[in-house]
Amino acid sequence: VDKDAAVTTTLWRVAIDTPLRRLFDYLPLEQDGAPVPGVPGMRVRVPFGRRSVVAVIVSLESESTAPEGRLRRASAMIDAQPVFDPALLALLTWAADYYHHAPGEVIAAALPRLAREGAPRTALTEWWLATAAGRAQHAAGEPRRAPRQRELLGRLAAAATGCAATELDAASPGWREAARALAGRGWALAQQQPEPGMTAAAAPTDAGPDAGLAATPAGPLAGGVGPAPELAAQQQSAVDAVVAAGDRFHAWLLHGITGSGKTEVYLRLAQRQLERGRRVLVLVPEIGLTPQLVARFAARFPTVPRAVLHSGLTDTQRLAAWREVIDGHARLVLGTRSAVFAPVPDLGLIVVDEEHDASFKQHDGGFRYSARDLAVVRAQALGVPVVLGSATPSLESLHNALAGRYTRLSLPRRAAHAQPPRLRLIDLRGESVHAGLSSTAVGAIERHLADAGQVLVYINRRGYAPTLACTACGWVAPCADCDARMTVHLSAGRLRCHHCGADRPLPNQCPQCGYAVRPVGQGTERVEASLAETFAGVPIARLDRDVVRHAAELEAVVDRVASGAARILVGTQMVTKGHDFPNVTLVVVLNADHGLFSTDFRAAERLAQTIVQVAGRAGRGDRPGEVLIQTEYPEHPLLAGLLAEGFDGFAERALEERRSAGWPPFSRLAALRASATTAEATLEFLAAARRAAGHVPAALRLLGPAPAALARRAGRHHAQLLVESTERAVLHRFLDRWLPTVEALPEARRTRWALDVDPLELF
DNA sequence: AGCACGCCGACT
DNA sequence: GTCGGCGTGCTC
Repeated sequence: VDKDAAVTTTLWRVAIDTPLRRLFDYLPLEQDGAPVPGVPGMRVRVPFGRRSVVAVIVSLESESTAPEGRLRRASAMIDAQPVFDPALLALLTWAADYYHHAPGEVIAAALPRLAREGAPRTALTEWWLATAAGRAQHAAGEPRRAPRQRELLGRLAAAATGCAATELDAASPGWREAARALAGRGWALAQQQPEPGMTAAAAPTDAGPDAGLAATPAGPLAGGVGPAPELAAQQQSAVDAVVAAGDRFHAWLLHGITGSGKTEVYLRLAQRQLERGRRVLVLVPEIGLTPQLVARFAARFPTVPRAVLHSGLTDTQRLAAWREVIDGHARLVLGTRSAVFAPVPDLGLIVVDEEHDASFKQHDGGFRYSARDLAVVRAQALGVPVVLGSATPSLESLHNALAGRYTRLSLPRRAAHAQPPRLRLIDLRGESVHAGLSSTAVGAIERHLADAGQVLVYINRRGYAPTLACTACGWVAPCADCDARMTVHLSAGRLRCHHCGADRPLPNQCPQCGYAVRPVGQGTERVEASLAETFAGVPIARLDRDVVRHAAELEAVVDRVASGAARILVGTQMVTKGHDFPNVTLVVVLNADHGLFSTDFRAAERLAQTIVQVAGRAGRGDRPGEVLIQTEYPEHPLLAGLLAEGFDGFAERALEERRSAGWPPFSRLAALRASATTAEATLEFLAAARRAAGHVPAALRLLGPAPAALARRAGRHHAQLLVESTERAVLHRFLDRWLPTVEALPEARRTRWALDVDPLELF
């Protein structure tokens, strides 16, 4: 019996999945006239307006701020023990605060949809039982004329506790039909019960979330570990540094060039925690959760139960994976963005791989968070190390390392005898160019093919050509719903908008003047076609979202290249993410210039990261790689710096620029993003929001409102108002005061809007 | 977000 | 005569 928990605390403060930026108080559920002891982190059912909804207890309170007499009573318990431990609950409240988002939606984001709707924390099994009437009928030999029902009823009547559906599946395939008939007669019924094996762990009498399952033995992993390579000196010292710092919070920035063996460092650190009986969480970018990475952990820890969480799971699979995590069965949890909220008990280490990757930032929908940043906050709250790894760290993380908040660990050399690739710029102004390929590039491709190498051609644009233009009047095919041109997809015979998905047939003459139309510019499809012409007989593979829609197709293309069946690979960003092509000796970057003159201050950083990541695909085997970057601005300081001093040199200059311009990480940003069906409505809302700010503190600036670079998308007009401050605290105090007034604006009703704290893309 | 309540147009 | 448009208000 709980001695004093319920004595002074008479109210439950709960989070409800609604956009309202507040929590709600309820009277606790009563059972036999006594209040049920609620624990923060438990899900309960409460009446909310006219509905009944699932809520999560956030805290226990002795008095409410709610108006007198408005309190209602919770209607049911869902959990016998919390689904969030205090540390995870604290992380979620911190996130709601930091991202200025409705706490209910933040907590909802940490639960799989089915758990949000009340699915039990432990899997239930379907059991069939004979009713008393059924037993009597069975004894009387009924049902005489239905042999299948008779047989099933006999089986159910014979089993004192009934039969699991899975048992029946195995015994007699067609049993469900008979079962339905028996249920209709009232002779049998189905029940949902916890799985027998789970009951012990899920029993509400447990002392804590870990009781009954925590006995994961310390010491060498049962069943041993898979084969591990010798560590290079640089890897060993990285591992040693983390180990020496002990099992407390420390943030490490593992800056390892491509091929330097970052994953091996993760594996060693993970092994150490697993051997201590603790669990490990590994976060990877959306597209980076390749079967290869999972396979690598599986090969090293063959007997360690894993859970994998990513966006490709069905709701049922996601719930099952979440259960594996929360009941402590999974000791190694690998997942994408939202896995930062995975309820891993007794967590000993967090790894964020490719920490610079933009997919860690949720940038649409309601709750916009950075999983990488939250991983650091979570590690700090838990007092465990966090390792952020990348070949091209974000300037934010580099800055944190320079400021001493993170400790940088470098892996500057490639493993084994692989040489770093040589980078060279091709000045497009002095070249003859066919279909986007300079003659120098073509010559280099020829040379590498003749030398039995493979070639990777990177172009950040899918489709055949980005524009369809009239040869006579200058008309270009526009998208009806976006401020964008439609992309030519020649083999499909379609024009497609890459922003809204509009799709229509490819016209063969200009709708305006009737003359011939012509694709202008290059995409992967056209480059592939042109290479096929130039290098007749050489097998070519293409890698972009048009060719690869599923993981299996990706594997197929990767296999064709890895096996050498394809000699040239043409692809978009997709080629930069973690695939190993050891025989690629030449990489050609077709259009490096997009990032050089963008209005977005982060464009240069992204370009440098892409170039370095693509370049990293070259020469990973024992042959040196060559990287050619085509540009019209070979003297541009960013490109020149990148070539002369590598990514470190680039980063140093870029940070210096950010400092003098006052951009992040030397200031803090929040973007108020809005969209509506007309440009006026969008801008009016933002203008009203700006007025509502009144006089702003000296350390803070409001910039805008300004239409987005691609203002109209899918028929909606987008714009933003930027809030900038050199002081994080000033920014957040302002947002705390400002947002409620923005919310109350009449214009806010007619506009779709969201606040994006630490935005990555500025349109 | 949902889900009500509340006043003004085209239809079973 | 009603069904229904979305403006406004509220959710402990």
